[in-house]
Amino acid sequence: MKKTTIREVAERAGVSVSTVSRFLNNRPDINAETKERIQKAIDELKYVPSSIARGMVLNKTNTIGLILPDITNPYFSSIARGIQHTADQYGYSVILCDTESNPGKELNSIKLLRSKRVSGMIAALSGDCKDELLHLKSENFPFVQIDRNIPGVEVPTVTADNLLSAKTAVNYLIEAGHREIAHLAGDLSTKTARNRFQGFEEAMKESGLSINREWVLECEFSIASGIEKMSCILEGNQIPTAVFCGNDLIATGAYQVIKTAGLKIPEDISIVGHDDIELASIITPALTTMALDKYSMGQLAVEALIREIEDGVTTNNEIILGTSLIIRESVQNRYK
Amino acid sequence: MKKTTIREVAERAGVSVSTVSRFLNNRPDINAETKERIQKAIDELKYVPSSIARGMVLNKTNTIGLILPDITNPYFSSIARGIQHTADQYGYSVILCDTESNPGKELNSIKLLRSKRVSGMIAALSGDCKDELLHLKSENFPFVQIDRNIPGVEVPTVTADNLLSAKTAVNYLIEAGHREIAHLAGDLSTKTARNRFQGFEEAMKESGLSINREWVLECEFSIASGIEKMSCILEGNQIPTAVFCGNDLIATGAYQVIKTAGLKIPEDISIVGHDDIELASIITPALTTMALDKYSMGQLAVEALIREIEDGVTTNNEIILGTSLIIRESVQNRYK
DNA sequence: GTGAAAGCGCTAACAT
DNA sequence: ATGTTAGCGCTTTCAC
Repeated sequence: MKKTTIREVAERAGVSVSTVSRFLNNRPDINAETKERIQKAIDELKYVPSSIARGMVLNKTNTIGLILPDITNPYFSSIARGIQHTADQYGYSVILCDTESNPGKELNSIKLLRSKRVSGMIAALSGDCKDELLHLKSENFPFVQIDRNIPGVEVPTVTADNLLSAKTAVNYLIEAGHREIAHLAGDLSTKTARNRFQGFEEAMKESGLSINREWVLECEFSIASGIEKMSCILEGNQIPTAVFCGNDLIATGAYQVIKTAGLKIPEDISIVGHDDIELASIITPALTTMALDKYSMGQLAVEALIREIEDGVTTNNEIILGTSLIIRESVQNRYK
Repeated sequence: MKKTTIREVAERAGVSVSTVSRFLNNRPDINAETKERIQKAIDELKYVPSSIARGMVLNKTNTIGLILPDITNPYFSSIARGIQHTADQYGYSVILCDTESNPGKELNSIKLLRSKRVSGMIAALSGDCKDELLHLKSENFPFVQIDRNIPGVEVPTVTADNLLSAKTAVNYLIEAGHREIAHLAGDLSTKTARNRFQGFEEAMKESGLSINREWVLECEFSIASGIEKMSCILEGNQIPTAVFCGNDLIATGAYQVIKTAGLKIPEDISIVGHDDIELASIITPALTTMALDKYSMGQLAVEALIREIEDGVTTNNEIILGTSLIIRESVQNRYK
């Protein structure tokens, strides 16, 4: 497993390492036939330059660290794909850290990535890594947050316009004649979930509707959690006519228990989700939800990060993606 | 963004770099108070050792390269999660390459990962990278294939027992009284799809059933492709009573067109999938499928790879995971 | 157009 | 118990 080095190439080609180096970085001033000899040596030796040795001297690794709570969550895997492809286009590779939303793992990941000397990081953090982020910021370490942002840390952020998006969703329900609306919120330790919750509250308030506190439950962003909390709602003595879910996974969980309870969607209960993951159009009835371009979120994050890296200055730009209401079959119009 | 080096730590602590290095690698022979001084310097400087400089001299990066066709495919994201977690436990990080099944990108990824001097690679390849793999093998480069294997390349492989699994699935259909069975095969450039197809054929043959060639269609492993090919089947003049799908995504696509056509599952057409992704239990009716422990596949792959890396010899162990039939609601027993 | 030498941040003998 | 030195594979002055 011994790797060929630039030195062996140089010897075989009968030139010095610096000439080979020049060749590798296609500098102009090399004799044509020297070039050929070097190329020949490279081919014969199947030489692949070590980008880590290169990074060592250039002090850049062209690697970006990606910290995600759960790569199996389709929302994040779509973002990851956008990130990987975009990074690739710009000549960067990505190291993936999956933290299971565990704050300890998040901190470890940050440390790990620093030791790997990544050029920058993109993260969706759950725990309170504020001190750590502040420190990175103070070092001018390129960092961008995605999906959620930790308040008080001024680094670029790519998020959805969650407040407006949630309002749009809830208003749609209200316009369809719903008054008794529940909210299965996401993990409220995330800004994303808090914003969506706030959008729910504002929409209700602005329409003069009262919020039944027993119908506002916090979930994790998962199917299992949606199942658990929707069950709580169905066990209550009153049942809402509609529920706005913190994301499509939660909505999917809600579907399960509603169906199991012998209730019909949307006749008995209407549901609106958020994110428009592939699942949304597949479950029955197809889920009405707020679409969010996850791939773009990843792409924009990489582009923002690379700007930080290459400009050498850190900013605190906020990129906010719009969402759009996708009307499918899970909401009943009560006026009809 | 200038990083603190071991040298600055040494100066601040008033010792030599080698002492700091010893401290970092917790060698036993250091004076207790020297230790304290070093720790203090490290804390004050917020020093994080460069694992790339370290890797440079030790000639090991503790990084593994992961090459996958599509991280948004839940099958692969589950595998990726198993890989990431296991690698993490063993002190390795993972660089992710998403190739979109594009052979060119696969080759590029291999080259990239070599230049990054990863300790080893885990890959699910689509194209014909045989020459490349043979070369890696000749260099004793640690490599393990997952999900599918390229014939003729003797590297460790972690796959499912796809042939047996497919036979089990098809036999289940046959025992339920089905005779006219279609197969929506996966991408036949993969060994996985070929084995499942072969399992289908064998099961049919062993039961003395004939295969209608118009009912054997090749798909990509995606919902969209399942939609397309299932449509072809429904457009034929005869319709099968059951279809065995190459994976759950294809099955999900089939669901869509069957429902759209006004047909009922399983009354009109029974469906069996493969892999048991989360989706399988969520679609209506819940999909009967062959369960495969994807997380374990990732875990086993990492463990096999680390064995290669640490033993310094490459083997060609084949790890074959069993599958199990999960009976849900998508198959009708025609005898009842 | 090409080579020699220094140095990126670290570890590992070899000294003391 | 600690310091000195060489060197990992590369790029980059600075010579010639």
